[in-house]
Amino acid sequence: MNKINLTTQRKAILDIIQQSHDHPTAAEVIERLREQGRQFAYGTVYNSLRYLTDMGLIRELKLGEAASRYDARTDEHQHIVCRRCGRVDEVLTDIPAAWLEAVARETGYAIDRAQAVVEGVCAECRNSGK
Amino acid sequence: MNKINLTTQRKAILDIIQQSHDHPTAAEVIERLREQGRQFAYGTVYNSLRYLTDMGLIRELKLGEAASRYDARTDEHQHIVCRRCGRVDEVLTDIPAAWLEAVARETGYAIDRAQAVVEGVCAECRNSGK
DNA sequence: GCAATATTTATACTAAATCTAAATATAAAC
DNA sequence: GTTTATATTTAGATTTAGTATAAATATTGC
Repeated sequence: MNKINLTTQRKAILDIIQQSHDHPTAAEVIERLREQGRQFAYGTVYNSLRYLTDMGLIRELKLGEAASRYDARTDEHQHIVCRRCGRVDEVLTDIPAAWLEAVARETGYAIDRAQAVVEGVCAECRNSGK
Repeated sequence: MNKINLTTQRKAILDIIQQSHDHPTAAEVIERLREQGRQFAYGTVYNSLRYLTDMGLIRELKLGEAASRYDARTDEHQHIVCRRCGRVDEVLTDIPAAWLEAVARETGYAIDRAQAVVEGVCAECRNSGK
């Protein structure tokens, strides 16, 4: 059951996200589709992004910007955003379990997961702009 | 220099946020002002929230919901959101510095700060709904 | 009090995303 | 292999959160 139904549109959108390494927004997905000569209805892109997210094929990132970004990496990991150029990179070092346990003790919550957005300046920006 | 100019409107909005312990959104601030019999222009509330944030009197929280929330606690701390009822609580246990150092090594970024949103189920929801 | 500056107000506008209903496409039943 | 049922796509309207603009009002410095 729960078979994944990858229509032409959904497959094209999934491909874009899997081939991009900069966590594109919905608007950027539409732009890249157009570069490939494809064009789907606005709503179809949003529907597909939600479908792919629900099916666990991609992840929706809410990093505090106006628009959500999408990531082909679906394993638990965090993100770091450059304050200067806005680029978003993966953070694969896990948040310490001991911290989550301390938070559970402090708050009385049963914790499912933690989403961290680290802010800083990327190596490239530091070298160029000073 | 940089004197803080607290107009009637800004003071009223600051008071609301300082008296609320549930991190209200702009819409909720407007609602609570109306309950007090006050009503400011829509844009004034947004301008004031930005002014108060810029002045460091409140903090803007972007927790992945559509709307920003505002917090009278301006010291560095994190937040935890209940998946069931949506309440937002403070997390005062600091993110381990060692993790941030590991992230800096991994990514090559100079890190300014980290914002974490922990998700779980609050004690109240666990006891009631099961 | 009067000019200069800052703030508020009402309104228009923008961006991101969702909703709706009709049109298509796909799958299931016979 | 049509017919029926279900799922998906489409175009366009709608919603939500927030910003921009320009006139009106308030505040400050002389």
